Amino acid sequence: MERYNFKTVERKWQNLWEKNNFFSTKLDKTKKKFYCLEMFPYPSGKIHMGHVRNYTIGDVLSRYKTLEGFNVLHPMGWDAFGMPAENAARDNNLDPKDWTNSNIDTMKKQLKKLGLSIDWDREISTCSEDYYKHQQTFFLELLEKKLVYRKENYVNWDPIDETVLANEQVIDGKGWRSGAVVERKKLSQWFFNISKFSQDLLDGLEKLDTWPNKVKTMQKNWIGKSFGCEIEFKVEGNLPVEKIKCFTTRPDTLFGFSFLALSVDHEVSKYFIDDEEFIKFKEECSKMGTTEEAIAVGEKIGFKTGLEAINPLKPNEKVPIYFANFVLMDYGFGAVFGCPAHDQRDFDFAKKYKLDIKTVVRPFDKDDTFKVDDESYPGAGILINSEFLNGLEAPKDSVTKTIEILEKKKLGNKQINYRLKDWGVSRQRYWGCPIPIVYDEKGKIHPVPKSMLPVKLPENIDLNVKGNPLDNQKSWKEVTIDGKKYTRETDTLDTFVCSSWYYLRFCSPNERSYGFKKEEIDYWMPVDQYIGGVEHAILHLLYSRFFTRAINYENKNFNVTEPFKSLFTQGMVCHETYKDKDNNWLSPDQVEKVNNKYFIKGRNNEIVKVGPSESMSKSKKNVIDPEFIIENYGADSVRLFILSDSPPEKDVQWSEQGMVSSYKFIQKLWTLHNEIMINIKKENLGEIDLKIEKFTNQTIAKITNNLDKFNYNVIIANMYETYNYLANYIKNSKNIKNLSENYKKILICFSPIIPHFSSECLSDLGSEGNLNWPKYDENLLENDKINVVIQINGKKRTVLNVNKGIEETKLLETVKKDKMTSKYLINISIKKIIYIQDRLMNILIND
RNA sequence: GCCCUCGUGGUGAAAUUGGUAGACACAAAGGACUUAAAAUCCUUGCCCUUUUGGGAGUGCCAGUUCGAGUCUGGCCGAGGGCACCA
Repeated sequence: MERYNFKTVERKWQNLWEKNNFFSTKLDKTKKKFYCLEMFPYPSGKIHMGHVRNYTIGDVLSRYKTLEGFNVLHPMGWDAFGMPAENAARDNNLDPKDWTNSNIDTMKKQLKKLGLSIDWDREISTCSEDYYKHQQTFFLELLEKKLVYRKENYVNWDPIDETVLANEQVIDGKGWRSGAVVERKKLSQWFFNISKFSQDLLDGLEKLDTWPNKVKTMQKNWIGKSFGCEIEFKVEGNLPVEKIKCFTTRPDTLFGFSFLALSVDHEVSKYFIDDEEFIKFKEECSKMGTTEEAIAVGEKIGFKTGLEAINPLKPNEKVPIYFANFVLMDYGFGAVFGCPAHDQRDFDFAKKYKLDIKTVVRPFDKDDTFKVDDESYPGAGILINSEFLNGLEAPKDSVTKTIEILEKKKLGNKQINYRLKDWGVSRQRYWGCPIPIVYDEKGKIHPVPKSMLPVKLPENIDLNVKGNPLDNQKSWKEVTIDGKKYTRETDTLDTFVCSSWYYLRFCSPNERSYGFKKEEIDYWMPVDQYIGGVEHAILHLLYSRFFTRAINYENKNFNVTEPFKSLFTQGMVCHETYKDKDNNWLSPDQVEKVNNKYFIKGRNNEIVKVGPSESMSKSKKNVIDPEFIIENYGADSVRLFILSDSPPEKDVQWSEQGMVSSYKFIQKLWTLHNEIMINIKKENLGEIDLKIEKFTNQTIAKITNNLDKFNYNVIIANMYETYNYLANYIKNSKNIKNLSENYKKILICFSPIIPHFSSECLSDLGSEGNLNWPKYDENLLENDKINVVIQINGKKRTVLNVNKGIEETKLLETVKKDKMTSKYLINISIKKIIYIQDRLMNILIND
């Protein structure tokens, strides 16, 4: 017998699949569809283990669904615009397009070596003109629907990448990619009106019952709905300000009102633009907002305006108005009414500026003399010191009641606020989708006529300039349309726009006239299973949910609102980290393990410091190159290992030993296969064996159920169990007539995980091409003899192997005779017997 | 600070949803084969007992139940998300 040669076998089947267009899919209304999509990769150079895991999970599902008879759409593409290309191109004096396309070539070859069942005819790349042309059309359509607008406002400016970031891209006050401390800058920007859909996006979450709760909660918090009231405060003082609006969720604490705080950008600030003290104060605020320390310490500072606000419920009471650093301009109205007793921020502020702290809510277990002392009391309770509101339960009844009173007196209005802000999509970058807009001499906005799309990116551009290279490209920037001179918009679109509709494009990737074909969308959408990393829980998934709504807004283009019916978020691939004595990171192939100690290879016993296992990253050098692993162990072994050790939604530890054992398992399966084949050749001489029939049934049932539940790690255990059983079975049984039919079913069950190996073995059996997922017979799932646990007073005493469906009295007889249990049943009375048929008998006795 | 998720052997993990805890694998120790090593195979895995057996045991403490890893309450610990959102 020859050793299993994964290289020739895997190459053979990959070539066959490609030659026969095995995975190419067409619209077929006679068949039920299944759209399986994994998040498409950024073509950064080479694939990494995260990709291997993500795409293996998707491939297992796709292959399984195909065998089940679904018409499966399983496409792949490239999220090809973005900064790394621009940076790499600048540093190496290349064209971003060439850099990107050569990475795509490399990665595509690598993905093919994994044996993925992808329909490569549908491959798309977001940086191709054919793709971004349609994106520009969508942009103009959204502009017509007034879902896109231009506005000057403060933006998050990344000084290293010299670009604008969306709020979602700012993490702890730093740029998500560059890590630079983000600055505030005023710029004219394009926005998508995502906040218009706040409520709809929130409501939509309710229906996504197969999304992880974690992701739904994150989106819910991000949308941040809060119910409250807007209140208008009358203002007195020596400035021409008559009133100021605030938003509050706690209008019921109005009797505890002791100051009013404004954002430094509030319109009242215009009266202070020449005030040097104020300018200094404002500078201090902007500095504080950006350093991490300030956020942590969060010291509240204020600037007195000299104005006073009147409490609408107590017209004789006036309180001071401040500018304060903790008030945000872009939430509510940039103004907050301060109630120090029941809000910790207001409390800190009041302490610092020695303002009144008036207690208006007491906890349920305190009396009306309760006074707030060292910290605010934001909890529930009963209203006190609040005149006609006294005695109401706060906030349960008091909020709505107060709003009613304020509305009646025309002092305020019920209001709902969302934290979700509009999506700023302008980027001052070259390598992105150009925004199809031009400006006339007066600066007026004109859409580029749709017949002139796409607005193509210029080629041979100088990337070695500060800021936006497109802005420096005069020949491109200046354009004549219908004899009139215009200048082009030089901002490009955030790359998250590209990934907000790629799942639609996959349905009709070759449609030239529009981004998709309605007929195809109506058949394929929604994505039945979307698979990707949890890091996209908010940004990408929320933008995509917005985009399907935006395209369908006003004129319905297709019948789907939620793009992703089910979502699965897979965990990361981790590896131990290594450092030398000078704390330089070491990669795993620089390290060797001898007697449980780690040393640097080739250096005289220099000990390696072993750090915790973390997700693989180039910066920590704890990466394993998938290509190297595939070369050495084969695609099937890698697929097997990457699924075997942990449930797919959890992080998995990469282990060399684990990888080797998966490889050996395939070898063992091959040995077994050859032994089985010898048997099968003689099977006509034998008889039908029910044991193998039953075992096969149980195996099919287990694997099918585990596939449906994404318990892929358990499927691998099922495969090992199957091997252990069959290896033993084949040793002890000869010439079984029904061996080949059962073995074939088992191989089909293995095939989603290890497709090359299974195909090879199936072809030995004479089965090729149209295979179907085996069905199992419920009646054959259990054996005639069954193990029943016998407990005495709840303690397990023995396990009896008895006939299935045995009656209670009969079983009790056996128990009374059994050597392990009889001793407990002599000279006692049985109080009660609990009998669960075919599973357990619990005998309660008096001690 | 608020929200979410999770605590099972030396390790990764299973457990038909309330019914044999630790399937399956990794690592370790001992053994077989071998001149030797590698590879392969077998055994062991907490406590008491020579064995047959018996006991404890799913982060901790209580509760419900004939029966709890699974349900309820409280505590402890870990991971993740959000964070001046009024």
